[in-house]
Amino acid sequence: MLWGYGVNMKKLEIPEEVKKELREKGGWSNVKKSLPLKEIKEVEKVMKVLSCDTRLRILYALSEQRMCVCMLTELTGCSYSKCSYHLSKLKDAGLIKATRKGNYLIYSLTPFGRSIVRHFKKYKPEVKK
Amino acid sequence: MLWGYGVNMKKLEIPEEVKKELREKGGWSNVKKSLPLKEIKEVEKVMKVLSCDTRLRILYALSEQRMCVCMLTELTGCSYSKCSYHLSKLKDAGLIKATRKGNYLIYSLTPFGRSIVRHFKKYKPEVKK
DNA sequence: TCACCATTTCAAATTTTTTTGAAATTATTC
DNA sequence: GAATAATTTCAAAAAAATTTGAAATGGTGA
Repeated sequence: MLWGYGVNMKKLEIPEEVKKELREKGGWSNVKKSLPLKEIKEVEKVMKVLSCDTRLRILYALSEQRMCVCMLTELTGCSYSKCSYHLSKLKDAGLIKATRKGNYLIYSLTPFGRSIVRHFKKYKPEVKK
Repeated sequence: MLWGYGVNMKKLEIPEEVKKELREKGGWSNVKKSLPLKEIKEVEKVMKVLSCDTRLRILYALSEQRMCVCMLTELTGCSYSKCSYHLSKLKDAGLIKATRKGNYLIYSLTPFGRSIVRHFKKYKPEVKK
């Protein structure tokens, strides 16, 4: 067996072209080891926060200008508590920050948040079916 | 009232600095209208697919080399059906594609998938708490 | 054609995320 | 220092995503 024993595996005869590529890459255990698991976890965290319509709308809006929560509730059609929930997610991920001005909390993008929106606007990924 | 009536709103007196910025941006309705809702929806779809550890591991793995499903089950520790579920999400988003080789389906990245992984590897976003 | 293998599909069970509304916080004004 | 405004927090309810295992599909070779 080429690469150890998998949970669900019987005998394997992987296509020659794939095996060849595998040899060139230094073998299965090498390929397996080179997965950057820690980096992947970090990426996952950020992607989770970005995978929500409401949060993206907030992010795009804040890329235009600073806003207090009442503006964001009006913009997104969300209740305060809902808005607040999403804001906390964005904040935890380091994408936005808030400063207090009297009774108002004014939210704005962090440099990290700004760089993300810039990417989106630049690349506009297209999804096909 | 500056900008219409929100669901939860009483009287508002937004901080002067924010109002000033708002005027410079052409007023509230202008800022509101300029949110690219369609683009945001597209971004959301892709982010949703990318916001999962298993799928990211598959994506990173495929950026190293083509793999059949049995390899991916071994790599991720997932059952076939679980793997298949995640593969279909990645495929629907246009990030990976499959070609059949006898009994085997060999998955690989699309150009779009490749460009995404390239970005991740380049920017390695950091999350702070 | 039959048995077998790699993989997908389906529906039910489980887990995770989001929504809701009421109550708590914090600052402000009188 | 009470009343009020903007916002957050909390716990329960609802919705969405994932996991599971059994059954289906489609290719292969005898």
